[in-house]
Amino acid sequence: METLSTPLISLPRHTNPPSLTVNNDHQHHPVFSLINQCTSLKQLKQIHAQMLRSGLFFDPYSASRFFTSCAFSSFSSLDYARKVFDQIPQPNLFTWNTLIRAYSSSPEPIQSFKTFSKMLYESPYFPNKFTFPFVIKAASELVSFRLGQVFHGMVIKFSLDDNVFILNSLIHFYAICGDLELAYRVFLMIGEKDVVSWNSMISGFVQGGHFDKALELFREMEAQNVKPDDVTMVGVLSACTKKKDLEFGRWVCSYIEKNEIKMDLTLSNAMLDMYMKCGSIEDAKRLFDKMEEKDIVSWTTMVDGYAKLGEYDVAKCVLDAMPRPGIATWNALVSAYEQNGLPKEALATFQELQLSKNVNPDEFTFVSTLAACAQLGAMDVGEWIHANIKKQGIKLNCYLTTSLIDMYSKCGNLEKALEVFHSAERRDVFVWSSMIAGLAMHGHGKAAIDLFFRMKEAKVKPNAITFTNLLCACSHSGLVEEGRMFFNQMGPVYGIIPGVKHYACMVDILGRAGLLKEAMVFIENMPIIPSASVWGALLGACKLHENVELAEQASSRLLELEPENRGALVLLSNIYAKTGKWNNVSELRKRMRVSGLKKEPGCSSIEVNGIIHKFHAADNSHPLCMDIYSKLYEIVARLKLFGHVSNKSQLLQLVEEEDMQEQALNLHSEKLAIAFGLISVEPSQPIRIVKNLRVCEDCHSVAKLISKIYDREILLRDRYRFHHFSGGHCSCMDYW
DNA sequence: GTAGGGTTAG
Repeated sequence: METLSTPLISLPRHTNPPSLTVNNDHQHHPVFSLINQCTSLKQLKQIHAQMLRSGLFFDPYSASRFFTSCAFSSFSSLDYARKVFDQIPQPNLFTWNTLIRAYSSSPEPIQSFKTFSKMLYESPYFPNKFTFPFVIKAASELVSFRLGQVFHGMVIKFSLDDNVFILNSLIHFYAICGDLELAYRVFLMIGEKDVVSWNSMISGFVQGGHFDKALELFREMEAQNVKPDDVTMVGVLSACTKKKDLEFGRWVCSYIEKNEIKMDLTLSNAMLDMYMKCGSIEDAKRLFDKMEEKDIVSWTTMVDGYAKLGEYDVAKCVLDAMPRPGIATWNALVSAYEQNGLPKEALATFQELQLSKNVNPDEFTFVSTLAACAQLGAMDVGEWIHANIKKQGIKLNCYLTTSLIDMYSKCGNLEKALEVFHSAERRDVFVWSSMIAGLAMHGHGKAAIDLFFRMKEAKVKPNAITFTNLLCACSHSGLVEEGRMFFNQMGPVYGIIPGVKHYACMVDILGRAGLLKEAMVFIENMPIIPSASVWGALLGACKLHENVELAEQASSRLLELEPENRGALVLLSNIYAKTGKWNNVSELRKRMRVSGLKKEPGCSSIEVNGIIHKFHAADNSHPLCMDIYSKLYEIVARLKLFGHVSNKSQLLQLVEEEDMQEQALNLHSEKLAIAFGLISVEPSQPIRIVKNLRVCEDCHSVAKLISKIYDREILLRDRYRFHHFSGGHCSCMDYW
């Protein structure tokens, strides 16, 4: 290995002291071709030393050339380049620009600004047309609207606002900051738009979600005879992908072929993604097999496509077959599992990725796995992930904060959720909304409303989701007046047109409070077509208030919209059961049997020491089955002593014999889970259970009694909300 | 000798 004492290169030695005057020979000095051949930092440092020794470094041009190579070589650190820069006696404007440029695409774009102001104060130079694209790029990287505007102002001051390069970077900058109007204004101002101007605006529209505007602009570009290039087509394809418009996507592909647009890797990847997301696996696979060059994006696009379509095995095969799966590849699989309602598989894949040791989980991984924990109510795992995030030194961004709040809320630990919320550095609309949702599901309606007002004070604009959560809070806490008020303010005060979800919430609020007639009138006056969820809310209220006539009406409307809706039939049969109309119950049951409709089986799960135990009704598959059942019998016996009488109206089936009816009730999945919790969870810890359906009345009153008799805290999350049982009471005040 | 726009995972 060469060292400084055995020079890798030999430079002509100056026999005289180095001359500082510019010598034209320097520009063709052989050292420059050597710099380009360097393959390590060590070699660069050797050249550096030689240049210092020979005096060549003190020639501004040569120093500048050397510094540029340092700043952009793949093996040199920017820190080293910076040291080189600081050695240059009087860097010229080109050199300053180079340093600003290097920082703008580094992990620390903020250094661009620092260098920029250093240049203003310490050098005799003013920024020129080359300087601005770099600092504007840094502002885009940091999404710093304020700084970008300052640069825009300077551009005008320096009379550079006719430079298309600078204006194009401003389009990009404003689009990144989400201000498409300003971006478009800059776009319109450009006298001689080039293809990059169009591309910047098109991709700005795509990234801002205005797909049709993007496509419109593409047509206009064509009409003005500007020839689109490969980057244009990436933007246009991306719009097709997001719109899921396979037909147009196909047209774009043939357009690319017809117009002989250069197909580079990025464009091929965009095409792959379009085919996959628009649902044409065949086209994607054909293209993928045909591609000569593939990178990690190509492979990940395939993994993601397969996984999203539920082809998990194929996705995993592709992942296993690819050269070096990255964290994004794993994330594609984990998130597909989580989003398709397979949280256990998501966590298993997460475990596998950790065992593979080649990649480290990142923010994306944690967001998906936390969501999986939230679905399962797996708080031990969730806490472990939270600890991991801290251990890896990952800063909580808004996505992570939102996921943590959601996980803790859905796992029943509202205190921890609030802790995360209060310690968050930044809170966007999703962070606030998730906290409102957390308070809502735990029945703290008033606190949720308070938080909404604090959100307003913090000047964070609520969105449609915020209002869904807020109305949910009103519904769970029986806050009818507040619910009405917020609903009525949505459009006029907040500029959010109520969607069908908001209407459903409102029907729920009115219905639960017993205002069934008002709810019906409300539905009749809806400006949009009532969806199944709206009728479902009314039906649920009818069940609660035992209004058979309206229930029949609601369920028939619901079944018109969704003839296959099991929920409607089940709820209707529950109503009949509750009112003792057993004949109607059996008729409905027959109808369900004939059409192959079955009630979604109830299922409860409980996490003990990080392991999820799942129970179905009358389940006997658990290893501790015997112990669980003997505990259950003990509970039943003790409850009888306390005068508990089973509430048989909850029975869906028509069971003839009294004993059998009681038996069926006692074997509900949540009761099994509670029995298991009593024998396996430390008495100091609450028993946390997640149920997939709404908890039945009998189980609800049993849980209340158990919390008193056994002096245990029970947290039960059902499909709609949380129930905190303690000392014989439930946090829902029996209103759910 | 310097510049601007693009694809994958929430």
